[in-house]
Amino acid sequence: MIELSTKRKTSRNARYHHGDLKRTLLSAAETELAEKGVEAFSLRGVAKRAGVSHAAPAHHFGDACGLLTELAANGYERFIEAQVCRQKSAPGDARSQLAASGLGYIDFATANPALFRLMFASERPDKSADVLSRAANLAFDRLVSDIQNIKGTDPYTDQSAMTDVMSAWAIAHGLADLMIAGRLDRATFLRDRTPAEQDAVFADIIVRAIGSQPQ
Amino acid sequence: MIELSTKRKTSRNARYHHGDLKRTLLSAAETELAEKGVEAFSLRGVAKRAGVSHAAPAHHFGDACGLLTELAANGYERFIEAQVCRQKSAPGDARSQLAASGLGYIDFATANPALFRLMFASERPDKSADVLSRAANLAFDRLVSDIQNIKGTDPYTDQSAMTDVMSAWAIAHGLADLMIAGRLDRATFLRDRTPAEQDAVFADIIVRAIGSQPQ
DNA sequence: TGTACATCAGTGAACGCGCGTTCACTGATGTAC
DNA sequence: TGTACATCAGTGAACGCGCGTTCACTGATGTAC
Repeated sequence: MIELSTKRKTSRNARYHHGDLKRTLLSAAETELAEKGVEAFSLRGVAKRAGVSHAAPAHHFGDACGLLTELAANGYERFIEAQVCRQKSAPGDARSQLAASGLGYIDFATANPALFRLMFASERPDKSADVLSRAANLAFDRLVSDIQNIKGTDPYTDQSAMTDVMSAWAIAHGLADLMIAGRLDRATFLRDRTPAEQDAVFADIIVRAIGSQPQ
Repeated sequence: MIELSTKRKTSRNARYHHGDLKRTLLSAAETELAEKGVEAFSLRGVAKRAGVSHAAPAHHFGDACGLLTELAANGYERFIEAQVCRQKSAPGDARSQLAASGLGYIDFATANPALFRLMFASERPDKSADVLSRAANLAFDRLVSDIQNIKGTDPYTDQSAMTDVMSAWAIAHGLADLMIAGRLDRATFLRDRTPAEQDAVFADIIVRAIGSQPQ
């Protein structure tokens, strides 16, 4: 009875027709993913977590691939947000901005390891889906633009600048992936440092990955 | 009948007692892994592929975790071999040797993407198992030694050198992981280049990730 | 304002599937004597 | 050389489980009149 009245108070939609089930399912799916990992992710688990019949997700997403695709696309938005967030509180020069972007990349991965792996290493989402490929391209374009601001040339026409794009991407990605694999902190004394010191090490590594030619 | 006599000819052990089933299972498991991916890997699939009862693998590995752990450990051996192979045909100076090691890292990943992911990104193998952690540490020690040859100091006592270790590892790992995710070739014109040109780009990126101080 | 009806979100029972695990077994091998 | 026996690798039937999918259904909503 208490539960019922609470439901009524907190949400007029908590009835037979949920009203906001799609968003609820996405949120439940993210928790499911974080707790079980991509390998053990299941639609039934998501439905259970959302407190809904196991057949309900099909109405909104068709199958697990559809759900995971939207989840990954949504992940890219927050992936970019994490980078923007770091950039806002960093110095305005082009190199500091690139380093900040890389730190945001690592922030996102360590905060959402399973989601990060879903976005970059899983076969389950449909990478050719518009929502997903568009979101992923947006993130890539930001990197290209960061490099252009450092080099002063367009990576799409300057091969040397595109090499810098690859280098910056690979270094941020490598640090992020090794971090969530638990490899860096154990072997490299990284865990003996404060978060600020860690950031400084990462920023140093990121910046040096870019050729040292002045703008 | 033909099959039977063939069996007799090709292997005296192809009888009730297989004789070499453990090795056969490992080989079948690798194929299974490569074709199905870590997510869909199953013991029954391996047994079927090896032409053996589905309960047989338990005799040798206990469960899927045991099999995958040995598979990963075996993977590290070949991972190191791929790096040694590149180093043998590279110039002897310390920087070229490091670059060669990185190229071997990428070679292995692109040749065995699922196995690489099993080794670096899966929760299924038992990372605390002796065979596995020892094999992984061996690979790490090789990298540490490569850096020591460049810097002239021991990374375990010189923080700046350990930063180089992290940097070199991250760049090779990032390139490798992005390659097998199919990200680099599409976006960065890498596929327009010959394999030798790709190697040159990668080697350039790897070497520049190391601080430029002379030995 | 009220009634009828189409639409659609969500239900829950049922299905078949592949999985890991168990267990009594069978057949080959090696060793003792 | 031959026999008896312990050991162990591999079998195959059986089990319970969670999964995705299907489908007839129910209950709420919105709209036409």
